[in-house]
Amino acid sequence: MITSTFRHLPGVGAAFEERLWRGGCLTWQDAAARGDIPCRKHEAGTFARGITDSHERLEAGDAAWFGQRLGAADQWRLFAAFRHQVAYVDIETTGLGWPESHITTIALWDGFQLRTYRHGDNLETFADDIRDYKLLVTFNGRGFDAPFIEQTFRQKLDMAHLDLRWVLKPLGYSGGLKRVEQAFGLDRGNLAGVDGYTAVLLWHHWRNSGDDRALETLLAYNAEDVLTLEPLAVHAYNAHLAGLPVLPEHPLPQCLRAENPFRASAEVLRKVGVRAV
DNA sequence: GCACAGACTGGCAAGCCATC
DNA sequence: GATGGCTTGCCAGTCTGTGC
Repeated sequence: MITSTFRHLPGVGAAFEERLWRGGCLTWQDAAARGDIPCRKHEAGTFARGITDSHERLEAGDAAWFGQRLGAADQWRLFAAFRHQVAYVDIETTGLGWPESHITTIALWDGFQLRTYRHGDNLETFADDIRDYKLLVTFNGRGFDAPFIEQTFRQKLDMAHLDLRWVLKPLGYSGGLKRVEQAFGLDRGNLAGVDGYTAVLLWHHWRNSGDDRALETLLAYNAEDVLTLEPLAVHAYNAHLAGLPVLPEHPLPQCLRAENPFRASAEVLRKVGVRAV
């Protein structure tokens, strides 16, 4: 899809891009081969340079370059091209505000390996690990997770960022992550009814009681969030693709949520006030 | 419960293009 | 050449709704 995208070029909006596609100009290669791109004269040079730059940046694996030039709702276009270098990330914290709150746990899923990070243990290693990825996938991460991470580690997350909240919204999926999951029929098992505030309670319960089941339940919740992001991203990609006036490439195969290696304790959840659903 | 990032909206300017 | 319609980009103000 990325080589059929023109929206990241200066002077190209939705209407112009659609005109290009309908005119048979489906890829950068088509655009480079044709001399009759119907763009404004003063932008013809810019457009041609943009096509050349796009080829070079894609070859260099520079997802950030495309990410900076695409709007939040169009970041899905990067997904297939950079799927092998995706980090699905979610954080839990002790509250909403900075700096009175801090990160308690982070979960990172890359499609193969699930890693978790804990305050007071290995949290700092996240800052190094995340550098290995070119595309960050979150839910509402543009407004919450990314700024929190950047402030905590004093490190800019300069990779492309696919925030599923804004990518799913135009498809009719609004609301929080849990509501979106329900719309997709994804079942959370005994983690249903657990929300971010429960994660705060689980952290404090573990710190105060030393009950390791509380920590594992928190990690189970944190892991569940990131494992869900992958099938949601695949669905969002395919749905956006299907909504295009032309279909420049095949949809991605369906993706199932990977198995969560952590187990939530029903007893601990009862103790922190979560009622079984 | 609330902060805040990002979306949304409307208005405006500028350029292109077809028509007269 | 003048005009009007269309498109894009930019800006500012407002609104939305999610995170924990």
